[in-house]
Amino acid sequence: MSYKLLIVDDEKMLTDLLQEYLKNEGYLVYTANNAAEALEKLGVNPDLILLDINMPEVDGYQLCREIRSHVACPILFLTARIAEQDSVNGFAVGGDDYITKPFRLHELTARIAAHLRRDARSRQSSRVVASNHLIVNLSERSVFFQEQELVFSKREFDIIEFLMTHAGQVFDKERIYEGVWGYEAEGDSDVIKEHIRKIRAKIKAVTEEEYIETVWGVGYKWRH
Amino acid sequence: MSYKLLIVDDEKMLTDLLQEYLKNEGYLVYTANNAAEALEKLGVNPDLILLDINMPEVDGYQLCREIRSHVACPILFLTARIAEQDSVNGFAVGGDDYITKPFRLHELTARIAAHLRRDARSRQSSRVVASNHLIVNLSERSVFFQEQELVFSKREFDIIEFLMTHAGQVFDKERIYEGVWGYEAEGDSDVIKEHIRKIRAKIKAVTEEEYIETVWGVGYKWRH
DNA sequence: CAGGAATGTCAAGGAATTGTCAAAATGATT
DNA sequence: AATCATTTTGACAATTCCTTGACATTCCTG
Repeated sequence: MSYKLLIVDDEKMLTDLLQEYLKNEGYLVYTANNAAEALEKLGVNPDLILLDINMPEVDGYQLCREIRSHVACPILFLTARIAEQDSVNGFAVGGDDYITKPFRLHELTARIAAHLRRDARSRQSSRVVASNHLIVNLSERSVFFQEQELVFSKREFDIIEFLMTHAGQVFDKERIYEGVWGYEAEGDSDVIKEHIRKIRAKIKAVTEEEYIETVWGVGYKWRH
Repeated sequence: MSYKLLIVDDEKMLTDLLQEYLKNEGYLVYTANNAAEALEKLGVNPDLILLDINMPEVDGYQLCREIRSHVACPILFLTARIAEQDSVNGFAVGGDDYITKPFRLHELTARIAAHLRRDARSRQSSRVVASNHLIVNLSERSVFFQEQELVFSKREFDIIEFLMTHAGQVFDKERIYEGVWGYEAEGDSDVIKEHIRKIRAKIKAVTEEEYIETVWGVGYKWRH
């Protein structure tokens, strides 16, 4: 299934040209040369919209707001370079990106592709924590050291997350238990020792760097 | 009081647009379009920095390192779509997060807000005591003299914390024992002598300054 | 300025904490 | 139900640090 693009520009020559080109790139392309037509074509439910905001007789920003209220897809502005100091901000009315005319065709397609990819990659903002060379993606629950992924079990990851989001702070085992398990440890919280060992071992398999520091007689902390 | 943001990107149009938008969100926004300007604008002491690392004629990573050596605030990378793989390296030079262009504005603002929240929290939770050049972080249980960290054992640190938070006051050994151990000393509280010695030795290895003063016939106190 | 009491120094044994490992209990998947 | 991965447990080893006691030094007082 190919992506649907909607191009809105008053210059029919430009829309036709782009349509031709983008069709060859594998997109389904729809065009509109005025506001009314644009709103009408929203019916096809495009995946991305290219919008010229400097159209005569049309308030591009108003149109953008209007479009935005109907669809959630990325909107890419086409703007003339002269109109730089426009008082209204394209972003403020729901635009996602802008390209200044004149532009290279391959730049346009690169940006279109980037937006579509980004859009597909569910737009949940990924919370990422990093320390030194370890990159921890909290929403994907993944851990990378350079190119290599480290696999941790649930508890292991939870402990990493807990310590890492409070990097530098020292926690005794009871606090860690409470923070990760969600309730107080009944007997001794000796489990943590073992999990820490596993975590350290997995990290050590990849790098010599120490991330979890033992604070003797107190607890553990994540190096920052 | 509103947060101060510094946006660094070579595209003036982008910095202007973002400035406009983020101003409406209630931030104080400063912009810079090149490295020199960026370093200069650090003077305003921003709470968060948005940094494009793919600027022409500027080594973004070098700039980041440079910035990091001046300020401790969160640095959010903006990376171009093509150079996605590069973004990972950003963490190595002190970046805190990255957003690939193009991005959704609400994603950007969400991340900015998240970082500022996090920063505020961590700043709040770090209880720090300082005297002369010694900086003691009570939540990290770390002690620094200028750039150098001094490592203390649990009891040693506890004694430092006890004396330092009551700087100037004299305590006899029984009171110190009680305050640090949490219960009264059974026999003589001679242990303290030894701990004080160790503490002094570790500090002396780094500076000649005396921090713990002996009040003969009475006890000890922390100089203020 | 000598004597005694308080403090400083040092080395070493013992106490407490943490690291390690294997095996048992629990939970998940097919 | 059987298998597999994960979590927990407990015993032991390794490590760190706390404490002790003997001795040296300093300080105050007579």
